[in-house]
Order: sequence, then structure tokens, then C-alpha cells
Amino acid sequence: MLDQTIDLDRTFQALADRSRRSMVERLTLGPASVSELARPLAMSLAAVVQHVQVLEACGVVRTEKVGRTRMCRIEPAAMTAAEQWITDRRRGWETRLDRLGDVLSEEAANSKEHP
Amino acid sequence: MLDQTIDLDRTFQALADRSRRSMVERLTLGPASVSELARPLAMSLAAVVQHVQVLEACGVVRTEKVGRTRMCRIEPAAMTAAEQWITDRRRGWETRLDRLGDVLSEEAANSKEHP
DNA sequence: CACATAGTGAAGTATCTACTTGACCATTGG
DNA sequence: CCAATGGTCAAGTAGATACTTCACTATGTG
Repeated sequence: MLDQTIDLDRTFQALADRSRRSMVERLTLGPASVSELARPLAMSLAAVVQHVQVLEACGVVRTEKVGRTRMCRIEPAAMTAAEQWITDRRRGWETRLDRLGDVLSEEAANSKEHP
Repeated sequence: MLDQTIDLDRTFQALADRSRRSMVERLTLGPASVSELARPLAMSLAAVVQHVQVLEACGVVRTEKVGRTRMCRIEPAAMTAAEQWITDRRRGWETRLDRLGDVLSEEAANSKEHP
């Protein structure tokens, strides 16, 4: 429960990279090996492994070694935390706007009552 | 419409920093000047200005100079794009799980029919 | 066995990030 | 006017990031 901030740092950081997002997109279709994730990307396998490690460090991806291949699957709970942070901020902002709307419509009503 | 990827990069990157997230949280309560944003943070005013520029570059914050103070307000549309990206991935992941659930319950039904 | 495939580990590097300091400019209030 | 306040600009820096290459270790397959 504590130190969600570090996880949020890591998760947003992880999603701030196009290659890593494309890996996540691929993994929403189902589990894949590291070299499968590497195939569409123009970089070395070693680089892809490093990206996978970033995704694993923030909990967005879980991996498991099967024989000589490392299978990756998505673990959406970590992404949900990030999503939730944004949602909460938006809700705060929207309720503030709602109150502003209330004030404005109340003022409008008052000016109708006292023209 | 095109090049949302760059904006997504920038938005996630912007949110990947505790100080910037705390500025966004403050701004959901209402507009604030740069020095108001700086007050609770243990860093120089110049550093805060740079953070504000990051938030402005990805569209999450809009600023306007009034006299000698720069007022900042939140612009939630940019954050919505980031939120939406996560939501879409989760939806893809969930529907995949739903289909898996269908397959499993169908298999269960079959094994009941042919025990 | 021999060879290919899949990944690991370490080291190096160019670029980016999150700051700092210090000089400077603009607005405002006494 | 003049001092304080609010911000700007430029330059520098320590550490992080996103790669690379190369040497190496499993693990499958003909």
C-alpha cells in the first residue's frame, strides 16, 4: 500500500516509451517470448530484454523461463494503478467544474430573481 | 490525430515524476501561480519553471502570464489520451480473458456431456 | 555430436533528465 | 523612486536511459 509513488513513477516511465508500449500491445493479444517481442522492433535482442526488464520491474509484465525461451505475459493490475491515478485527478477536476457550474447557474437564477 | 505516439511519450514521461504529479494534484484544486506550485517543493524556482514547461509541452497544463505572475491551470484532455491508451489495452486484455473463459466453460460442458 | 536458436552478462557510449547557480528583467507596492 | 517579488535565461553537472557489441551459456534439433 505504501510507496505507490515509486511504482507510479516506474509504471508511467515504462509506458513513456514507444517500443515498450508496442510490446504491451502485443502482449494484450496473448503471451509471447522475448524474441517474438523483438521481431517487429529494429533493435538488438539484448535491448529488448532490457525493455522487458523495465516492464517487469514495474509489475506490468510477468515472465517465466520455459526451456531456453522466456515467456512474457501481461499483468494488468500495475497499469490499473496508473490509470486510476489519472481517473482520480480527472474526477477531482470535473467535480470542481461541476461546483463552478452550480455557482454559475445559481448566479443566473439570482439575477433572474433580482433583475 | 496522427502522432499521438509522441504526445503519449511526452504525457507518460511528464506523469512519471513525483514532483510533476504533485503539481497536477495541486492544480486539480484550481489555478495556481508558479511560485505557489513551488512552495511545497524542495527545489529552486527555476527547477519548478522547468517542470511546468514539461507539463505544458505535453498539453497537460496551460499557462498565462498575468502581470508578473504566471498562472497555471490544468487541461485534462491530454491526460485523457494517456488514460484512454491504458483503458484500451485493459479492454483488449479483458475480452481475451472473456474468450478464454468461454472456451473453458465450453470444455467443462463437453466433459459433462462426455464423461 | 554438431549446429542453430534463445537468451544472459558485462561493458561502453551518446543522449536525456533533473536539477543547480548566478546574472538578469519586469511588475508592483510603499 | 527603489526595494521586494515573480519570473526568465544560460550554462554547467551528476546521474539515468536507451541503446550497442561481444563473449558466453543453456537448450533444442537433424
